[in-house]
Amino acid sequence: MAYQRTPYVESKRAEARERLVMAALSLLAQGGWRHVQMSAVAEAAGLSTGAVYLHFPSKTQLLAQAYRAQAGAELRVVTEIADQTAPAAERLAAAVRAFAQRAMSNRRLAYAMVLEPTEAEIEEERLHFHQQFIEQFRRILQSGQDAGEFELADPQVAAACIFGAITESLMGPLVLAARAGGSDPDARPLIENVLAFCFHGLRSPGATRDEAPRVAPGPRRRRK
Amino acid sequence: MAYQRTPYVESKRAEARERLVMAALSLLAQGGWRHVQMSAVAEAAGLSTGAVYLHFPSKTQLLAQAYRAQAGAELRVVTEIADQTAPAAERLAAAVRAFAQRAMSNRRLAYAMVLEPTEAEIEEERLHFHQQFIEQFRRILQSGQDAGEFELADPQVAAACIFGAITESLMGPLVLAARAGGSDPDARPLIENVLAFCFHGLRSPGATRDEAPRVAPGPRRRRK
Amino acid sequence: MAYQRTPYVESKRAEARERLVMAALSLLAQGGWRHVQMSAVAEAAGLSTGAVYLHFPSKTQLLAQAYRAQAGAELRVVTEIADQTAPAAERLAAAVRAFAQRAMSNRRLAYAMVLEPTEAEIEEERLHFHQQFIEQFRRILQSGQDAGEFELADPQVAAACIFGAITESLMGPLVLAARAGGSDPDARPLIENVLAFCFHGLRSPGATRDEAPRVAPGPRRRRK
Amino acid sequence: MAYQRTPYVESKRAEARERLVMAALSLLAQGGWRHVQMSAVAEAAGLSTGAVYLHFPSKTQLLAQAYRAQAGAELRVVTEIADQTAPAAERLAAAVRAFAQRAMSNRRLAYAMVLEPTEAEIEEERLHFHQQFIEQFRRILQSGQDAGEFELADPQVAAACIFGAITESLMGPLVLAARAGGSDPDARPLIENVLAFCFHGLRSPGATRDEAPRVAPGPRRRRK
DNA sequence: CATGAATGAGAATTCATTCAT
DNA sequence: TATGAATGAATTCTCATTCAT
Repeated sequence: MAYQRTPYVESKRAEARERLVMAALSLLAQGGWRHVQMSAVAEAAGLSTGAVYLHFPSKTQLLAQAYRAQAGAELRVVTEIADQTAPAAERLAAAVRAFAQRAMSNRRLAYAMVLEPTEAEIEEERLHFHQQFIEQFRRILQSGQDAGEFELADPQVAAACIFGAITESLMGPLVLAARAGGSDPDARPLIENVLAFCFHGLRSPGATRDEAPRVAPGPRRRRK
Repeated sequence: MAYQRTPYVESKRAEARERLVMAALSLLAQGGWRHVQMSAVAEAAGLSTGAVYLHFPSKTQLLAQAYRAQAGAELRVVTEIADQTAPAAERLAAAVRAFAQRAMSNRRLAYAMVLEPTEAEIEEERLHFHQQFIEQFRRILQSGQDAGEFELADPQVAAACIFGAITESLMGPLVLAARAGGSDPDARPLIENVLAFCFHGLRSPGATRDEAPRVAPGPRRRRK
Repeated sequence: MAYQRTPYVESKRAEARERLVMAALSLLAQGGWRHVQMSAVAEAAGLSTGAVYLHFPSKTQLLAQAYRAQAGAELRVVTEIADQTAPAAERLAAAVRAFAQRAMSNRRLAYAMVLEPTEAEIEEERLHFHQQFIEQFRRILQSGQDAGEFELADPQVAAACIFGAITESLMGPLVLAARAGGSDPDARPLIENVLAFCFHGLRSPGATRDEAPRVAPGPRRRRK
Repeated sequence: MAYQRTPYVESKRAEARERLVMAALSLLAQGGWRHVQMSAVAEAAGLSTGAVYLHFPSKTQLLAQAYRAQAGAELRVVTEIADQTAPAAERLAAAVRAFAQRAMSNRRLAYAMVLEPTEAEIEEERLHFHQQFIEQFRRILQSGQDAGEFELADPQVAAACIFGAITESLMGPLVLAARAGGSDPDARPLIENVLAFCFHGLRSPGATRDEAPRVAPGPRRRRK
């Protein structure tokens, strides 16, 4: 407090922090939380081990920050979609697709973020992250309910179900594909299938629900 | 090493193995994977540290075996339900309730089993466990599809969605409740809500689906 | 480097040095030697970490200087008393009281100065400090001896004994009181007791030492 | 608890603990507390670093134990003397001589024990150690007081004064001699001088205390 | 077979000191 | 001169695994 920080210095500090967070995420994407060791992060960020502690008081804090940064970016995308004015069904479909596709584009990272915790503090972040995601889905569902689009006993539970359905549906194939040495399989059919499940549930054939929401991107044919 | 093992010795061996697996699970249930240390397992099983290695070549192998044992028990319950001859909707509801209630009765363990992995090898088991579960749900859905009960684009995906919906819906509240210091909240309403979502999806009010399966507990009528 | 230093610059330098020394002492008084870290000293002095090294070649040098500064101040008080012309017994009592009371008024610092060393180099200073103190006591005793007031085998040893008696007597209660959460206990009775011991030693009741110096505070009468 | 420990194993454990404590004291005697590093202790004890933690939960605990062990040995000597039935003056003289000579025979260690603390927990031990020592001196003085040998305002303070007088008188010359490269100077005259001070205080020549206790070694007459 | 003390390769964290700017 | 980010060696503690008894 005795020194003024020039904007230049500020930006250098901020940039180092940023580099450290990116390095941590990069290592996380490569080998999961176990792979994120302070010395490795420092090296990946082009710093010495000790320097990490100039920016984060502990490993836990760094990891939490990395988690927040990544989760925040994902969340922003979904939140923006939830904020739009389109019909709830369309927004939901768009949100699911966005979330799923982003997850598929960096599978290892998504996996670590969604399923693989390490410490209590990170677990805290994970829980928070899930809840915020579910909250966005809930907002969509609620507005759909209010607009008469949906009829749901509990939008909160439905939102959690949707989130769980996405992650579980994607993560299994994801890991298997990654293990297979894997060229990127096309996740889109999978995503559409998940959406179909979410919209229709376990539809019985006799049900004459004449108009299912148009959830597929682009010109979509209707189920006859 | 050329000696034959007498059945007595065999059974002693088998019993020690069993004790070690139970000890590992007990520690897992108490404090998560981090809590499962070889010396602690040995002590809990009434063996010396070194003796563990007479039964398992490594910690990883022991953990994998423990995971398999626990997952197998859970799986058996669900598989038995799937094997019954009742209508698919009823079997599905019963399977979901059984899985969910068992998970709720030992939250810490369920959490560790479903979400909290440690090493790549255990992760393998976790994946396998999920897939086997999903497979049982798929079998139910498939038989329902074959019997004309359901109309599903992809029973595999639907099964994964159901599994994900359950775990995500339960685990969040589970952890929060545990943190709150937690008297056991009643999970049943939650489970029924999840079932409702799975059966109806995002039902639109105008849909004239005349008879959805009654999924609530109590006397259940059959679809006519 | 061949430039002459202007007086102005000199004084700025001197002032910065002074501020650093005071900062070090302040931290020492707050948390002992462990608390005195270079970055903390720099911040407390309103300088950058690097700047400290423009004034002191190493931490050790800074600490030594800080020690000297503080010890010097204490020493000056005692020396002035020793220089007076009053009878030795009175001067001794006054010196002991002054030293003890100053120590009690800043216990943490006194403790660090008297008992809690860190490195060999500081230890050097501590030793020197003790010796200088003892030297002042010795001077008093010697003059008393010369004036026929005392009869001592070795004034040097007696001076060391007095110094040791004071510090040991005060430091124990001091620490205990500090730990108790401590309102300032009145140290004066303790000091007077120490003085009594120093003057009388282990007095045997039968000894007909007619006039011991009146060492208690309040109006003091002359030695006859 | 699942295993019986055979006496043999017990003694091995105990022996390793003992070796570690001795190693710590040895390092302490060589270079002070700073010199006592876990890896160095382990090596000196012929163990690996990790093994230390089989016997002591932390460095602090090991150091505390080492302190207690050494202090206890010293204390025992003094306590035994205090327990005897000789006149108090003789016991006091004997206790002072014993304590001082033992300290002189291992100066570096004595110094570390008496003056050089490191952590709060060790400081605790040091304080306790001093107090126990002072307590023994106090017991002697009290019994002397009760027997009419001494007349003291506060035996507790006098005991602390004696302890302080010894340590301060010895430690200074001790360190200086050690620094000088140090052949062992004869500490006995110093000790006798300290004793003289303790017994006579700042004796005034006119005092006709006809019989001071003969504190010098050699044939000692009893007080009549 | 059983024991449990011992191993030793890490991992996180600290802080005096340096040096590019 | 002054800055403060960066260095990196040092130190404590962990725990799966081994091996002499």
